[in-house]
Amino acid sequence: MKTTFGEYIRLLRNEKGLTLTQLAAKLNLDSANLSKIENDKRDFDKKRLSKLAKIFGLNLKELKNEFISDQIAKQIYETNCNKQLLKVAEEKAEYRRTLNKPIKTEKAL
Amino acid sequence: MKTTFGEYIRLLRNEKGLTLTQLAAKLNLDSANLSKIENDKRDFDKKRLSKLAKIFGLNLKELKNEFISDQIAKQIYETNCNKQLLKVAEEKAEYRRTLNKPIKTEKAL
DNA sequence: TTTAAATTTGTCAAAAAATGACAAGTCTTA
DNA sequence: TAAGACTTGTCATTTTTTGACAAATTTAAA
Repeated sequence: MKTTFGEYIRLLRNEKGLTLTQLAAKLNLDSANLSKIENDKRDFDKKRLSKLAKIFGLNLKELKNEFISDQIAKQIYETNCNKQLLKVAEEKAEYRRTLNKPIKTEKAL
Repeated sequence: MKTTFGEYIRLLRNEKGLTLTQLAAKLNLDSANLSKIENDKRDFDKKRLSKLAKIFGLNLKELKNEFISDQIAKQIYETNCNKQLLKVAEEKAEYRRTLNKPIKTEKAL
């Protein structure tokens, strides 16, 4: 999915022929705010992902992945992180993982 | 640099033989909070990057890159984003860039 | 050991950022 | 030109982050 999460929601909404007001009601939020979300002026609230999945009959795990990749994309974009730096970030993330998986041979206390 | 930003600061500080209190004073923050930063229990405040660069005679741009890659690494780690998903995120970031660079052939208003 | 400095941890008020809500605006389109 | 759909601006509320201080705990020298 090569769109922002906001664009994606708009896409889904239009497919179903719903208005902002209608979808906003289902999501329990204001239509004005949903508009901002679709236009990437606000973030979609993670807490509503499962609701969103239900409304459109989507797989929640996949939807969460869409959400996560969008969030990271946003940060990459906003920080102007280039490919090389992203590579470094990836390594650092890997390093963080090792920090929480202490070596098995050492006895935990 | 394959460490967290907190570990990196600690490294720099120890190289210079400074105590938490001494460095914290230079950075204009509490030694207890600097401790948390070094132990990755809090984030280093972006606003202090230039101060940090000066204190240790570092290139600001490189330091910022360390910071950015650490921030992204943190998000990758926390969201459990795997390589494949990261690839998607990268594409989405690329897509976001295109959104702000409208096609040249179209006349801007 | 004792002690003093260094570091860590917990807590909480203040500052900053995100969110919800509503009013008022613009843009369709019938 | 009227109604519905959408957008934008603002602001109070909520949530998150930060700064500060007190109270541990750890470390290292004597």
